[in-house]
Parts: sequence; C-alpha cells; structure tokens
Amino acid sequence: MTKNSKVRINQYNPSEIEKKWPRKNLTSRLRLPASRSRGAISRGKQEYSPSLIESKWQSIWKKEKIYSPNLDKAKKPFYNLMMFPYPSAEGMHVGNMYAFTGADVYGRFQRMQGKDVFEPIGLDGFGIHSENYAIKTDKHPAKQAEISEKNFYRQLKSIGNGFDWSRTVETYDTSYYKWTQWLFIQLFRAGLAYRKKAPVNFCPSCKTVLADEQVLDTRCERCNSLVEKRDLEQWFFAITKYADPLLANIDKLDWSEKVKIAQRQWIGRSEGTLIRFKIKDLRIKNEIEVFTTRADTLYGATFIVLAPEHPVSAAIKDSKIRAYIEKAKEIQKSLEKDKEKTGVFTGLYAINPLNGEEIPVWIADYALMDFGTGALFGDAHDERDVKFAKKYKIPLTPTLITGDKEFDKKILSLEECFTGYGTLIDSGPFTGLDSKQAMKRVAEWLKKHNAGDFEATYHLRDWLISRQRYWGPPIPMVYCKNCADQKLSWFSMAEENEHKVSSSKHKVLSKDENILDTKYLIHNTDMVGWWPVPEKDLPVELPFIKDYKPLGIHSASSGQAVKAPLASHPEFYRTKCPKCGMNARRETDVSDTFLDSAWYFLRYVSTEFDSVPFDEARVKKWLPVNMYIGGAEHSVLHLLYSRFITMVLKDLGFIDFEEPFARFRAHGLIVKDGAKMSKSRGNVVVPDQYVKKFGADSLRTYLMFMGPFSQGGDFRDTGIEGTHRFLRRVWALAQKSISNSKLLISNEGKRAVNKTIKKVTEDVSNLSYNTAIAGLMEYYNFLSVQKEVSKEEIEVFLKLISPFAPHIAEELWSILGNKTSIHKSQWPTYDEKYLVSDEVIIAVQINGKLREVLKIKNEKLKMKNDIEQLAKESAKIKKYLEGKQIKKVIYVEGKIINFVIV
RNA sequence: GCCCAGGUGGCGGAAUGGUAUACGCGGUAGUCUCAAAAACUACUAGCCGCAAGGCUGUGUGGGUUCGACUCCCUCCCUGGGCACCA
Repeated sequence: MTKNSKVRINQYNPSEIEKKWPRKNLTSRLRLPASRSRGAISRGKQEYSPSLIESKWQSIWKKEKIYSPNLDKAKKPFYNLMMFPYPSAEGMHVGNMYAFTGADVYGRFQRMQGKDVFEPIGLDGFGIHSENYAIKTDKHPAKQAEISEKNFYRQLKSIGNGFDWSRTVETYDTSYYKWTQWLFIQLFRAGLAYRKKAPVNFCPSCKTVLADEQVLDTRCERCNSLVEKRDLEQWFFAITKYADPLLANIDKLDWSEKVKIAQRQWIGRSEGTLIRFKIKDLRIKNEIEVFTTRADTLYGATFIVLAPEHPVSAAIKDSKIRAYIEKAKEIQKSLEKDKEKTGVFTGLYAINPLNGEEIPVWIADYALMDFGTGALFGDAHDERDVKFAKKYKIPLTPTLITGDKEFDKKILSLEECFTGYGTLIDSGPFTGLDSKQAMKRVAEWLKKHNAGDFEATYHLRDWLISRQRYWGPPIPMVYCKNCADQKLSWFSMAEENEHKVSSSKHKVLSKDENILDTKYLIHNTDMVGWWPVPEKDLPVELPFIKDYKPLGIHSASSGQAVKAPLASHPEFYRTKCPKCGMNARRETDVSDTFLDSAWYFLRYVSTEFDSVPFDEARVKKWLPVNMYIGGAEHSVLHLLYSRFITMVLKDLGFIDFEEPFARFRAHGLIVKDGAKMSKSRGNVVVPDQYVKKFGADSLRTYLMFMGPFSQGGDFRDTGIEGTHRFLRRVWALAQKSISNSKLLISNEGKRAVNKTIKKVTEDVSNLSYNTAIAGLMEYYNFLSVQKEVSKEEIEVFLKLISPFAPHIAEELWSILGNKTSIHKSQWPTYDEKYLVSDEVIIAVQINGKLREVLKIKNEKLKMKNDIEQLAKESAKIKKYLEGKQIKKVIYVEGKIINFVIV
C-alpha cells in the first residue's frame, strides 16, 4: 500500500466529507431504485463517513422493510422487546440509547439465527411524568406530547435500531387508551377494581395520590417530595388476590435473579399463625385477631396492642382514649419511624387461648393497621414489645432460653431481650420444645381448639389506580345517585349482567365464584351506584381543557377529597346513567400510568385492529415476549403490574398464558464521572452530538464495550474515540481485502476465525457484549498483521460485528458485492476441529509458582512423562530442581505441569 | 437491622480452581512531517537490577488446595432493594 493511500484511508474529517457529498446529493441518490442504490455510496472512494452511510442505510432498510416481519406468516417468531420510554424529558439520553442498543444487538443476533424478529417501539407518553414536564415547559400536555414524540422518534431512528416503525404504540392515542379503559372495566367486572376509603399516600407537590410502589422511602418517586398519609376514597386493583400465584410463578421465570428477589421481597409473604383472643368484656362481642410469626412465644404473651385504626379501637367511647387515638393517627401520618412509642390502656382484657390468662389490651402507635390484622401480642422476646412494656410497667415473662447459662440469666432478668430461636420454658405443655417445633404445635393446638390457625400475610398492598390528574385515560366509570339510593350496583345485578355478556367469548364469573371479597369493601360494600361505561361507548375521551393543572386537596362537608382537573368540567362529567338513564356523574380521576404500560406488549402485535384490544391469533403466535430488556428500577412496578394484568386476562379467558415475559434481563446504569446522570448534576449526556461526530455505529459499539451490559458503565468521551478508531481500522482493512476473493484462509487463520465465531456467538447469547467486542478487536489485531486478508475472512468479521455496528457492516458488505442485507444473512458457525492448535503452551510451575513456559507439539500433549521430561530439561527448571526431592508432579493436560518439591 | 450485587494497573474492565491484568482508554518513546494533528511501531502493575532475573501483588485477616481473583469463614468499604412487618 502506498503512503498516500494509507493517509487517505485513515483520514476522517466529517466537514470535508460533508462538503464533498452534500445532503442534496445524498437524497438524489436515495431516489434511485433500490437495486441501484444498494452498493457503496462512496464507490471508488475509501473514506469512512458515518453520517453518509448511516442515513443511507436507514432509508434503504425502511424501504425494504427488513425489520418489519409479516406477523401472520412468520415461521419462527421472536418477540424482542425493550421497555418503551417515557418521552417526558428533553429527549433521549445515552442511558436510554444504551438500553435500546443492548436489546437491538440481541434482536439482530436472533434475526441472523433465522428468526423472524419483531422489535417494536412506542412511547409511554401518558401520565404524571409527561404532564409534569409539560407544566415545566408551560405547554399543554397534548402539545408537548406532539413535540416529544417527534423528537424521540427522530433520536430513536438515528441510532439505527431494527425497530418495526410500522407498528408504533403511543399510550395517549385514543385508539390505545380506549382499550386501557376496556381493561379497567374487565377488572371491575371481575371484582378486582373497587373503591374504598383508606389511608393512602398523597404527594402534596404532584397533588395526587400514589401507589405504594411509587413511594420511595416516604418520598414521591417522581418529584421527591415527602408524601403524606391521607384518608381518601380511591380506586384500587385487588392485586393482593394474586399474591400467591404471582409469588409462585417467580420460580419458573427466566429473569435476572435480582429482579426476582426484589419481587419476592415486595410481595413479602410471611408465614405464621392467626390467633383469636376473646375479649373479656361481654359488651363487646368482638374477638381480636392477632397475626404472629412467632407463635412459640404466645404462652408468654402479657399484653395485646391494637393499631389506632383498629375496629376495636374505633368502638371505644372513652374520650381520653379517643383523644389518644386521634393523636396517634397523626403521628403515624407523619411517617416518622424513630419516635418514641406511646400507648394507652383501653380498660379491656383479652384471654390468651393457650393458658386462659387475662391480659390487658392497649392501643399504641407502633401497631400498624396495614400489616397483619392491625393487632399484635406483646411478650419478652421482641425488642419493641419489651421497650413498650418497660415504659408502661407491663409485666413480662420470658419463655425462651438459649442454653448459654450466663446469657440465659440475663434473659430471665430482662437485662437482655432474646429474639432468636431457643428452647421454651414456663410454657405449660410446650415447655422443652424448641422454637420451630413449638410454632407448629401451638398453631395445631389453636386450630384444634378453634382459636386460630396457620396463616400467611403479605407486604403487597392493593394497587391504588386512580390519579387526580389530567394527562391519563379517564376511568370509565359512572356514578348514579338514583341507583345508589335504590342500593343498585353492578354486582347486585350480576345475574342480569352475566346474561348480557354471555355471548362474548370470555368467561364471566358467577356471583358465587366472584373473586370479589368483602374484606376489600369494608366501607362501600356493594359499590352501589357505580356502573362501567358500556363498552360500545368507549373511549371516554380525554377532553382538551386549558385548566389541566392539578388542584390538590379540598375540604367539603363530606370530608377531605382530592379534586381532579376534570372535576371542574361539567361538560365532561355530566352524563346519563347507563342503567337507569337518569342524570349521573362520570368518574373524573384518570388511571395510573402503570396501567397503560401493563398491557402494551399485547397491543404491538395488533395495531391495525380497531375492534379488539389485541388479536387472538397474533397473540397466540407472538406471545409471551421471548426476550424483554429493561431497567431494574421497574423490578416491582411495571414488571409486577404487567404480570398481574396478564394473569387476570388469562383467568378471564382472553389469553392462554400467565406470564408476559418469558425471559427478562435487566441492563445496568450508565453513569458519568462516577455519578448518576441527572439534570441537577448537569452531567446528562445527550447522544445526538456523538452520533453526529462519530456516527451511531461508534456510539453503539462504545456503549456495548464499556462494561458488562447488566452492570452499566462510566461514559467517557475518550472511550468512544477508541471504538471509532477501531471501526475506521475495520473500514481500512475491508478495503484491503476487496480484491482478495480467491485467497484461501491459512490454518492459523482458520483457528482464529473459528475461535472468534465461538466467542462472539457465546458472548452475545449471554449478553456479554463487552467481551464479544474485545474478541472482535483481538481478531482484527490478528487479521491486520496478516500480509493479506481474504474476502471470506472479512465477511465473517462483518457478520459478527453487524449487531453492534449495523451500518458500517452493511456498507462494507455491500461494497464486497453482496446484494442482500447482511442483517438477513446467516450467522457464521464454527467447527470445533479447527480450534485445536498444533502447538500448545505449557506453564511449568515449582510449588505453584510459574517458572517456565514450554511450547510443545500438540501430539505430545497426552503423554505426561514426555512433558515432565521436557520440563526437567529446561535450564531454568533444572536450577530449581537441583538437589531437591520431587514429592509430586501434577499435570493438567494442555495447561500446566507443577513440581511439588520439599 | 434484613436481603442482593460488587471491591483487580493511572482509568473502564478480562479471567470453567491452573501463565492475574485479555480488550480498550490514558501515558512514554519512536516513525512520518517544516511543524502539528491523524496514522503507524514499541513499551506501559509495583519494587530491586545495566541485564539475565528476582521479590511483592486481585479490599482485610484467616482457612481448604500441589495451585485461590475464583471455594469456605471474619471483618471493612461501595452501590442497590426492603424496613415501625408483630
């Protein structure tokens, strides 16, 4: 190669190239018929110009629809999905691009394995995050959505992913949220959507209630404000009904382990015993139910503690106690956890069913209504109980010892509070048992005497679904006062309703098998007066209103309520009752964003269908999703809600699978200078400038090379320069090989190429993209020192790199004379027989320390004696062995020989 | 407090119990150039040594093993999840 051509190949100057190949020129070229436009844009030229080839190939791919599989005819469907983005912020940052690229690499790999890969994209554009952003930019959310959509789709296109752009889904589109509303109605009918008044999380800044999952350490996940506990009537989804199947299925999922652990923890099943304590005072008939995980300490229970909201607490009339209850509720609302616990004696006594002892019933602020039964028994083996008992001079009886005499002395004198498992003492017939046996025996005893049973309780709460905001799907329910006065409800009309919908193909639960449980409907037993909007009237369109901003809490005579923006619009909420035809009122709350995203994967395969939410045949063919990639921050939000909705749809007979995502992998987080990217830190990296300067291929390759995909990495400008240099070298190398079509691959070359295919194939399968790229770099280094590189070698190389750098691979592939896309080509395979080298390197160790490296012909490998002899002949080794006695020789074939000497 | 993940050169990171630091970044020197940039070549864990070579090294301290970044135990630190959970 001449000096001049060398310079020309390596020089990369975008502005120069732009001058040479102005945009106008490019577009005119693109109007050429596909057959002619395929081929090098820089025919005869040798510069690598990302901006030219990337936009060129993106157009051709779109025109040739290589990423739009025929959803009905595909033979090997592979649904490759990444979590769709919130288009709320200023645009996509490299973190988003990282996730999408990682998923896309996998999709491209599968496509080259012969799969019909469906990789859709859309926008999760309804909801608080988008609305908050709109408020910030002082634009109407609908207007802002338009702007964001355009910007996001432009950015997403620029990174060259294999998205099927013919099937986008935007959650704020009427044709989509019509079916989100439909979904709500299905849940309502199944008794899984209900209203109740409950202490809920209220964000004073977002001016709406939030689900438990959206509260992080007492703060709003969106705006970080401290949330407040408020008693409000809200819509809930009874996800707790599915706690057990949601938990059980986790074991069967091929998901990132840490996400599975997080879900198990969030569902938080704890097994224990439910104990019924009779109350001595006959005027109150109630029993008190107590849940415990430590039934072994029941014999030593010396008091009962009720939560301030407990029904028995509520029944107490004494004014002093009432005053305490109100105060305690306030304290609990403040969510302060470290405050000293307070309590008050109710004057009531309960009877310990195990030993018949009368024990006092207290109310205290450390008992929580939303865990277990809202009541607990106090004993000497719980630190909070002991602290409380000491403060109020309640006696304590230790019933567990450890066998360590010194320590037991302290336990018995109440100097130490022992909370572990031990041996029971002073426990009547249970004395002498160990804790685990005792828990079982006690529960059995209680069951036999009708005073309790084994029971599980959960951390999971029902999903609070209503939001007092504007930018979401209006909840498709109508409240009719006339019907309410007559105590009419959808459920009281269940028979009639069942008849009405029996012609539709899904199963409707009869009244008896209704999942609805009165436990959830304490305050509003039959949901009287509430009717779903008839399906034919969907969608309930979100009207365009100017005063869309949240209003927050207002007090009415009936108590506190949060007013939704739509509640100021009679033209929206005034309607006729679908049941009796009288004047009625629409629900003015909208549903949670997470409902929008809990079923979108079903819609992608059905975008052209208007009369159904999702097409049965398509869903059958494409779902569950084969590979789902997204952020670990959705471990217990989106991923749990999607699983729940999918299970419900299965139970209602709409689909025939329970789990939406067969395989899920969480990607890592991209940080900048060691810190999480955030606007406040000012270290958000926007991909556009890098795409412009280095090209999407360089950025993609860099992002995937930075570190393990599951762990994320630290973004640095100098790093991307490295991968850009690499691609330029690849470009130059390919030019070198164009004319070498007849060259045969050497033996050494065969070994290298087979080794590389093996490594890249395995690594990409495992999403170990960083090491796959390292393998490709090594292979490049090997090829670049060869005198000549064959066309075959470079073609394999291009195929292997094509998932990471799809444009340059396609361009060079085309320059090499290929007429069809590299992305539709067959992934290379390797042959084990070429992996064996005829020369092997053996490390020689003395007592485990490396002393010499031997090169040995392969055929000698199997013979330990030969190797040992060879090693002993080495001058270096001789020196070490001289005068020493060899105790042992360890030989690992093809790797190591170790002399153990005295 | 409980549950995960992790701690390796100047930096990002590689290593089925078998040659620790692959690959890349950065750095140093050189080639090319009037010069610079780019590109290319060589070196680049630390210490001692002109060299040959040797010693020390994967957060800490111990253990198992012929051999440990890898397995077991102790402790320390970082990141994440959960937490007034009875």
